[in-house]
Amino acid sequence: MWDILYQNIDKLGVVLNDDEKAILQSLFKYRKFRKGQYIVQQDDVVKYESFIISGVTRTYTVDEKGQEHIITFGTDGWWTGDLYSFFTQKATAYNIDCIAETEVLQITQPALEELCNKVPKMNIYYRNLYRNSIIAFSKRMQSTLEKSAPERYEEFRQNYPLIEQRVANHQIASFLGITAQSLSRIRRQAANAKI
Amino acid sequence: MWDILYQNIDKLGVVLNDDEKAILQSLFKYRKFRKGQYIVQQDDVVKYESFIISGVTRTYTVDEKGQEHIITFGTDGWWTGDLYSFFTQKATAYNIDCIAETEVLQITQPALEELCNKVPKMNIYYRNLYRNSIIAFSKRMQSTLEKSAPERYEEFRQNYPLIEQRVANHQIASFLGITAQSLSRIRRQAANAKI
DNA sequence: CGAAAATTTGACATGACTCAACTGGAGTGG
DNA sequence: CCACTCCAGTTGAGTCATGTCAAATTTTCG
Repeated sequence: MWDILYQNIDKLGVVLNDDEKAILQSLFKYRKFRKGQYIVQQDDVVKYESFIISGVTRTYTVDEKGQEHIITFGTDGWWTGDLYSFFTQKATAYNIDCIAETEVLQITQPALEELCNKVPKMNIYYRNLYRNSIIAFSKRMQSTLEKSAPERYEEFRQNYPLIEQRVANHQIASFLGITAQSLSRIRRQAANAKI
Repeated sequence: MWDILYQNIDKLGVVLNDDEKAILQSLFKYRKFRKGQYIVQQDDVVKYESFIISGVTRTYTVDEKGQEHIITFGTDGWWTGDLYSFFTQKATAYNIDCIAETEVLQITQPALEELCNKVPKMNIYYRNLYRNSIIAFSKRMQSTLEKSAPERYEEFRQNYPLIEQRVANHQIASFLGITAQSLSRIRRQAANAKI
């Protein structure tokens, strides 16, 4: 259970000894969600950041017309939550729910601060983690600005094959910022082009 | 010259004493760019992250058709650069140039690591800085997904009045992901609506 | 002043949306 | 086991927002 988190920390250049691992483990809480359950609901104050051990999540907003817009997915080895609400303790605009059964390790804001105080190199982990997230957002912004919907769909399939397999097409459409109907037509085009 | 950087560090919850300030100042390099000069050019390896003391920058890509797409602007008290290229030492896909005369404080990757080693609380500064950047990208992603072009334009004006005043309309259009012609029509509509 | 760039405008094309209907599969209860 | 419902996915027709191309106008700046 903890291995996947340690691997993630390790991959970002931070190595923990046993004492440090013990501190870390005392500050996270394991939780399992069934398919459809919410990790975060709109208008709540977000209490935890969640490291996903296994499963699939979606982070989305609901606009005035009731349309859902998926800001990001999450899966094994990723973090999910809302940093804004988590750090400011203000209400969140996001919903996060589970597309499949999902196991997470959760940490509260005070626990995170305690962790970073007691194990200062965790600051480096978070610095690197956030840096990678910025890089990913920046690339995504670039492709929304310069690519057509069919290109963005193809790119999504390349970049997130695991997620593509596990979520419904209308959710992919929502992530790409198009309607389910449009995605269906794009898929037909792509299929025809290959024959 | 250093005050604006210290204010920024302070605002993110990190207070430096004089010794620490001395270390920091020894690791940054001041540089001034004239309007039109490049801070970063496509295909280079990015050597510095730049803290903007004053001025305006744009970070953009150029697609196969020669169209420019502005990923982000920068101005007084913001950072600019490309974290991907800076940390991986691979070629960047971005161009960053100056829309007005711009003064920056630059730091190399080794200097940044040295700074974080010698002044560990700078890790907290960067963690918080990056966190805020993620929050901003996330909000921007949300509005590209759920808002119309006129709404996004209005939001841009609300959120970045200083930038709106200092950059050309076709650059704002590029940032919003629409053409200069479309923005012109949107502005006319908005002006008519107010009369 | 004069050239270059930015902005605006018009006419037309097109990609994506909306609304509505239909298909097909998964799950449910009689 | 079948009929039924529910939901995702697909398809069609019409509409709308935005893009494209081209030209006119205004602004900027050497």
